[in-house]
Amino acid sequence: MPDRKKAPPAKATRDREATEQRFIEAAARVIARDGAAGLGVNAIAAEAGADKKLIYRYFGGLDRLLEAMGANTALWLGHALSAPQGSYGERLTRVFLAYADNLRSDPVLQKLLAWELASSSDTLRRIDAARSKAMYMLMPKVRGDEKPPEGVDAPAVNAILLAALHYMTLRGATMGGFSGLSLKTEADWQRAMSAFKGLLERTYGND
Amino acid sequence: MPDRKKAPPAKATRDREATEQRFIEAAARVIARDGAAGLGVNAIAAEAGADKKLIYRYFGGLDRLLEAMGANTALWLGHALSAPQGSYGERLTRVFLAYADNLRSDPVLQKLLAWELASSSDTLRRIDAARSKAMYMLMPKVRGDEKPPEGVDAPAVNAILLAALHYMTLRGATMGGFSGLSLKTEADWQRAMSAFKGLLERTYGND
DNA sequence: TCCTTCTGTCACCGATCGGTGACATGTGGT
DNA sequence: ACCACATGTCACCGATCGGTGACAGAAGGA
Repeated sequence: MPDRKKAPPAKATRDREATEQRFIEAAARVIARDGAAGLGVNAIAAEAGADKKLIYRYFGGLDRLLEAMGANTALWLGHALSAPQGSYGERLTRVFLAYADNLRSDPVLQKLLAWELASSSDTLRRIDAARSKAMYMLMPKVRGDEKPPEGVDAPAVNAILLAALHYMTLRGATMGGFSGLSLKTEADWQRAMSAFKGLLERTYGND
Repeated sequence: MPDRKKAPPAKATRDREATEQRFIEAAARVIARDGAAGLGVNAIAAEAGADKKLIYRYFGGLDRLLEAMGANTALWLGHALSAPQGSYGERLTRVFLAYADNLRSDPVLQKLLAWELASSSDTLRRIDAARSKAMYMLMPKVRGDEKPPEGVDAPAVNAILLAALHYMTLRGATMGGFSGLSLKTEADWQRAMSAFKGLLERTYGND
């Protein structure tokens, strides 16, 4: 909100790479603030303090700009598994909780997830594919050489818990709760996380 | 060219109640088709085949129209518990699966849920409050006189599973899957539902 | 120096948005 | 008959949308 003046007609950085980066960061800020609604070349250009024409000239359109933005956001975690010790259930619980914290403090990712549930453009598909791939690369590390208990469809169960985490995070951010469960304070989230841990323990062993 | 047109402007039902109902049904159709995006007085009026002016005159605006529409959609299930027999886990599993089927075949409700995750208007809050209330009224019936196992935060666990169901339903409708789990065919959903059942059984007893 | 290319700026277009005033027409009361 | 009112129709407004053409200035090679 502070910066960007332009009284004289000629007075810009004249640096394409820097300008492109400004657009990318501006797009992320707009999404974080307003979500998918109200997302357009006019808003992004105003946020970047540059002219929308450059979006078309440099990126070829809004979609390609968003793709470039999504590519930058392709390394969410990676930290969560710094010490991959403990049993399968312990490792998975740890990475799950770390991911939950990360997601809850990342409004851009939240808006992106919400957008994926409302629309289905090719751009969104590509962004989601990149994220899924990163997730897939992570799984062997958490799995290690251990096998999940028999009779348990681990991919399905993990998808369920991840889906619940996504949904509750988004509901907490917008409605402040879900299904009678409040999701505002830190205590609320600790209660929810405790329930998640219980489900994980009951599924993968209570170690 | 003085004076032109104004010949036959007369041909309507001239029935306020019927027209209001046309608007409500048109709003539901627009939401089912296009979701929250592109939802406006122009689209609804065109879908209803009536003039948008009447939306303001009869409802007082778009928000009130959507509220009226949401009020009509306040009786999702109720059938699911026709035979409330079996243990707590069995009853809950039954109503859960019935709700899943219902949700998966109701595009309006899906778009409404997705909308709630992206925005947070007062109108959405009211609609959600009505739905939550209906859910609350249902719980005593499924709970009966039985108590959930100790050490289990039943409201939290149920919220988690419901959240997962919502999220996976929406992802199945838009992206066709989530977290590597395909959610397109009936077999895909049976696999997911089997995992849900497993979680319910491990939580509430495998009866 | 001149000329070309790239970066940035601005004005403008057509389409569409939400919202409203003016008006024609049907209906019912007296 | 007349009149008051409710219903429906249409044209129009200002704002905003995505998108583009025309132009000014800076950089760099010859």
